[in-house]
Amino acid sequence: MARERPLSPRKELILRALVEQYIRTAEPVPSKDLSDQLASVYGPGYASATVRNELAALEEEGLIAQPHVSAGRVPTDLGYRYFVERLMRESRLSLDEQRQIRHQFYQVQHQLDEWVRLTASVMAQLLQSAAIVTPPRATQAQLKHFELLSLYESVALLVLVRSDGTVRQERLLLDSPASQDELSRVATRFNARFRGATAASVETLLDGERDFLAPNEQIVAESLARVLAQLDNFSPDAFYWDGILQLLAREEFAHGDPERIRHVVEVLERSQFLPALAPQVLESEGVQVIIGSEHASDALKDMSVVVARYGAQGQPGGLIGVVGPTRMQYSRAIAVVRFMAQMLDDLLSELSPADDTRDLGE
Amino acid sequence: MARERPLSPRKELILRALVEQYIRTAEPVPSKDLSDQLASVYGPGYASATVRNELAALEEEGLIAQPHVSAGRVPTDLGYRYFVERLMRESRLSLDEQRQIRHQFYQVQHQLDEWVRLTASVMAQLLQSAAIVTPPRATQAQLKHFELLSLYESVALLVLVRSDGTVRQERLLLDSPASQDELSRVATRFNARFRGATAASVETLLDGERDFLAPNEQIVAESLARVLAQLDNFSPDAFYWDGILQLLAREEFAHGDPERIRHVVEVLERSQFLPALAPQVLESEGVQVIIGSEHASDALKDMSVVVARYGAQGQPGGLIGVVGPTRMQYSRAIAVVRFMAQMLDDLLSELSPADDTRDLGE
DNA sequence: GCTGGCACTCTCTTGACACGACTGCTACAG
DNA sequence: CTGTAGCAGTCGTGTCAAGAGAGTGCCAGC
Repeated sequence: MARERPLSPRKELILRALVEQYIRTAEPVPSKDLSDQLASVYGPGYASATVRNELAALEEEGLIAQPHVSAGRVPTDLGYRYFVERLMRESRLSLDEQRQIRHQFYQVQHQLDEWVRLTASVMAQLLQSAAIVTPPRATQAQLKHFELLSLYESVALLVLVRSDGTVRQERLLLDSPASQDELSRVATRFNARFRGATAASVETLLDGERDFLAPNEQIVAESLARVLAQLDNFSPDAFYWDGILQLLAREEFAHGDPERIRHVVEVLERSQFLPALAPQVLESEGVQVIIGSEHASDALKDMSVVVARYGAQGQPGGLIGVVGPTRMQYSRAIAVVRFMAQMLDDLLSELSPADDTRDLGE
Repeated sequence: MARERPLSPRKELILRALVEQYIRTAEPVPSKDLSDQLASVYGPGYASATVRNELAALEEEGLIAQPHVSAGRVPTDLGYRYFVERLMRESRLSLDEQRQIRHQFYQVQHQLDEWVRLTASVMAQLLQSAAIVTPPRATQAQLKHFELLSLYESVALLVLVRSDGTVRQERLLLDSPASQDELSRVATRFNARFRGATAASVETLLDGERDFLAPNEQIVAESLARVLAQLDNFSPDAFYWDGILQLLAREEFAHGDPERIRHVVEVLERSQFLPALAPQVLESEGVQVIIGSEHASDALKDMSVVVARYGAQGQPGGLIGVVGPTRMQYSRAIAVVRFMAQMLDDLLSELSPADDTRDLGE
């Protein structure tokens, strides 16, 4: 990403100090501040006039900008990018924070949806930003078991569990009224038949004998195939987000343009940007940072996203990420996202579906 | 509510014209506009000076106010209240709108959660306000059927259907690993045993024989009782809301204080006000309007809520409502809420659980 | 009791002005 | 050639006064 040749060491120090101060104060950084700060640490070579010369060069390179001529400098998206790639100092969650988080998760043991919800909430809290988390899902998994429950005369509920532990329910409109007992009989028979099946194999089996099935049975089988297929292609239609409030409380928005708020809420609510991100993030390891104008859509052009995949490769997994202003604490955000991804990894492995076959085999 | 003696007819006409214009324009209404408008319809007796005299009297009574001395008048919450109680002209959805809405619902036949979601979305759209809908729920209903699905070695999913068609699922952490077959056996036995039971009766039965149950069976039975009990007392923990975006797009917010936005989002997200409203609305028939400072909490002190119960008395039902600025189109909002409540009534009665006993009886 | 008209009050906008914040540049020193 | 000091210049911000506009309150007359 940072394709330019590296900057001189002094420019790097100046840029880092500038970005760090700007992230801290949200005010354009004057040369004097940088001079004071750097001179006191690194000795001479950082008089304000000198810093100004270097700043002019950095501005030339497009890494910083000034809002107007009598204002200090502000990082550009490119400047943030260089900072994130090369200058940022690693940060970690304090042991105290780690303990607190673990404690919260401890209280919702084995409740997968709660983990997801909690993850979003914790990230929003820690980073005062919006957070999005998709539930874990394997891209390929087999049918483990399903049940049919009678809701009304001609309406049934299909509840389906896959080998990776993902659950999905769907209402079915039956062709003709069916009692719970009838439904149970169908479920028992189909469970035996389709155990371990994928969407494709249900389809295949179905094709061969569609004509021999009762209308209600056809509806059940088709729904099975459809739900399995839906689960197979990773489209994060389900996700949790949290932290709109935290985001709005930040000074960027507190005094800014309400129009901007609308944009952000809109993007988050529709989560339009997740599908765009998914392939890129799912393939690569580690935490990804997308800064401002680097977004495909420019609805987020003044927001940055820090996002990672969780779940071991091949295993069910999902995305977690935070959305904040480009002026965010990248180092801390990355630390938090990394920690939470690891946390979910650990939790998921506790629920290891390694013993799937035992249930299925008997 | 409108406890003052009625106003003179002319004051009423003036107040109505004022409120209607203010709702339309969002600008303080000058006496001249009222004079022009009323004189052209009702002839003399509405010169601007006369209107000013009447306005002074209305202000005296606390029904209107002026932001500053050289500005027009604006309704107070009391003024809106009087308007809603006595002056408002009935409004209805056009046949075209009705048809469009029905069409949308037609496309999600028999998907109860979708109805709820769609209701919120439609109301938000029609009224450019936030909308909240709680799923239908009976305050008393019996267990119809439940299933247990094995998720992981020691984690099962309990899916429960009540006689009113409400569904609930919950994850159980088992005492010891159990296969799907074992779980199914437990489910079959308990279904026979607890069919038609309420939370209380499960408890009672359980108390008598707790010692004879296996640990996993105890967990299942206790969860059954707990979930049934949760469903019995109406706490709208589940609800859908929509229309934050529509609300933010209104001029009140587009140029206003971002702090206010925060407040509203916070209230909606937590839906703190629903529990407070629930008893009042559930008891009374028809559409209720709560205006600005009439709210118990003053987080909504410049918002109005139009809310109604849906579902026939005694039958499963819920709340639907819209939240908008006090300067909202009350007449239209009431029309929309009434129409949507009726819509849900009709939809629910299609799914009539009248034939419950048939399923249970065999 | 209604109405026309006038004086009054208050807000909002505009322009001028001074101030302060930083910078860019130049000239000089090491 | 590099770093530094200082100064002139630019631009945003805050203040103030003046003027325009809006709408009212009130009085006198019908």
